[in-house]
Amino acid sequence: MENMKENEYLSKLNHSCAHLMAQAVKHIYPNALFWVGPVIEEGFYYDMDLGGVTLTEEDLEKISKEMKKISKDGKRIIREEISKEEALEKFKNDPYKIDLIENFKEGEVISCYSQGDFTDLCRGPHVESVKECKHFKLLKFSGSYYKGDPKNKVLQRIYGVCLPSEEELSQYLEELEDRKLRDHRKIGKEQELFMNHELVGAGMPLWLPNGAIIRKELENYIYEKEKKLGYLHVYTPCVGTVNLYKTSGHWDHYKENMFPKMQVDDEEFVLRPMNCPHHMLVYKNKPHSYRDLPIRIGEFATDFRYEASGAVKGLERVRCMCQNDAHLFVTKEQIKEEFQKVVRLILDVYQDFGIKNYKFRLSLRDKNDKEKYFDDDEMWDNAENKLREVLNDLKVDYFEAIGEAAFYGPKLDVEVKPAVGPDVTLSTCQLDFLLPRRFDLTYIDSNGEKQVPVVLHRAIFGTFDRFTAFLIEEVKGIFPLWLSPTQINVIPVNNEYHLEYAKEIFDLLQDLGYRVKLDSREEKLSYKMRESVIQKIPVTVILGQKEMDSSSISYRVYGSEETITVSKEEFLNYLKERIEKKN
RNA sequence: GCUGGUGUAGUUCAGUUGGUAGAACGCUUCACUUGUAAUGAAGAUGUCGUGGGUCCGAGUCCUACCUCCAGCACCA
Repeated sequence: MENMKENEYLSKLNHSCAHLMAQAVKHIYPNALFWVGPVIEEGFYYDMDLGGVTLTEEDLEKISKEMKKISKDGKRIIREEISKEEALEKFKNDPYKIDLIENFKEGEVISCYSQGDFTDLCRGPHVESVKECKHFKLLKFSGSYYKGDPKNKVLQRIYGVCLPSEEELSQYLEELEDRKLRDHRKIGKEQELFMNHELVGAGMPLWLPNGAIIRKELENYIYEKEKKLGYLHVYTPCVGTVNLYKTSGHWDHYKENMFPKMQVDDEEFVLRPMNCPHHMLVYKNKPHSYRDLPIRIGEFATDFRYEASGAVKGLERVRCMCQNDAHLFVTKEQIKEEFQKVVRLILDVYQDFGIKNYKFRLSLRDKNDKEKYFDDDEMWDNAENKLREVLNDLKVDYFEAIGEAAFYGPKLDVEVKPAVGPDVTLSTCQLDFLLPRRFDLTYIDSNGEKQVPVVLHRAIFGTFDRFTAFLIEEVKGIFPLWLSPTQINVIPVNNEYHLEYAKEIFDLLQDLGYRVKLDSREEKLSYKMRESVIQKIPVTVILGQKEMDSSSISYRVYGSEETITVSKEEFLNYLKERIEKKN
């Protein structure tokens, strides 16, 4: 999908269209004031103060119509440069513009762009004339906080997109519609993967049998991977005392995002939002020698986070989730190697799943924000450099994000784009010098001295919930054979004559551990075939007289129109191979 | 949490100015006995999100709460 921000012309076009929209809004709401109207990946938006007016669908159409009119009129877009003083004078009745202008340094040149009766403060650049902004669509509208601060008033924001031709626009809009079709919430319902119920609560998904199969396969898969890498898996409780989180420091930094505490007798408990404190105690259960390190404690751990009601979304953002979590306890010298192994594991797993659209984000602290981040510049610089080194060594592409670190340390996050909505973090690996200190963790080094280990927090799938959500959208509901809830559908051509043979094959496959269905309903073959395809079952087996006589198997693979007839052995080999190749 | 929208059968959705609910698919039954994307006929669908209120009468109007949706903010 085209990224408007990365293409110079599209970027100019969309930004100019934002101005065009502002002009149209000004015509309809003469008192409207404008904040900012940037270009984004999907097009543009403009934040506006309409003096208490909240927009409706009809208003959008009205604005759209006015925009067409102005565009047709074809006024040229003219740039004008003025001084800060002139700008302050020109926009003296507009507090939003004053706010923007005051951020300019003294003597800096400020530019304005005019088109007909509309002038806006703007850095530019713009297209030549409003005539070029002809093929646009206003997509959606909503509120947004002035300057992104919830304490401020809510401005009206309209999103739109503009393209050079009507064909490109309609193709773009079609792509947007297509994305909605693979929304995991839609597919999850269609394929009965998960459900929600208001009696259980928002953000508390119930995994249905089909979804549970996928999750179990994911658990088995990553468990085997981790086992081979020397991880030790544990089970720990989903609750902890408030004191546990006071010890870890989470209570001060994270309380707002936890479910409220429960009073039981004289103790206060909370549902755990993360597993690090529990795993710290697992480490602390006995003394450790440097020879024992690294120690890798893994767990498929259920956590609870009180996510804002407006944030919950399908399986992607939930209040009850299961992390594919692990904590690696390492010496300072082992940081690099262990971090590297984690990054390799991430790459390995993504390859197995054929995931290609992701970005590595190196999340760093904001040096000026001493409140959000644990204050120890030396520790931070050291940690951040180590992570950067590994990424450079492995030659992976990444971008750096200031202010995205955890309060205890920098991290590497893997960001992916869902079908609908903003990017989310899938995998994460976080470096932590703080927690081991808070829990007073030690190991004995080769000189017999006590040392504090370093902890790497890491989650490859992130949570099973979010990973499944992503996977559903990635494969568009067409799962590879090894993950598919139903793997094989066996259809006898005629129940009267072929059901017995079909049952024999069904039993054979089920005994071998395949998830297989026998469709023995009294329906036409074409009817059953249709359902098999609609249900996206990877392999459909058709058994009739021909197959019975030659003791063979005919099958059709999802996505193909072709029927292949082979011996039983060949068929079993085919299945085995596909499972091994994970396709 | 904020701004706005939304909620009707298992699913997708109709339901005019208030007069106790409809379609399609699915489901059930019967007939048909079938070789690769829909055989035909008949039948049953339901506390119209929940609680209050207005009214002779509420799916429809008012109100509170909840779910879900789009953004915003949040995301250790």
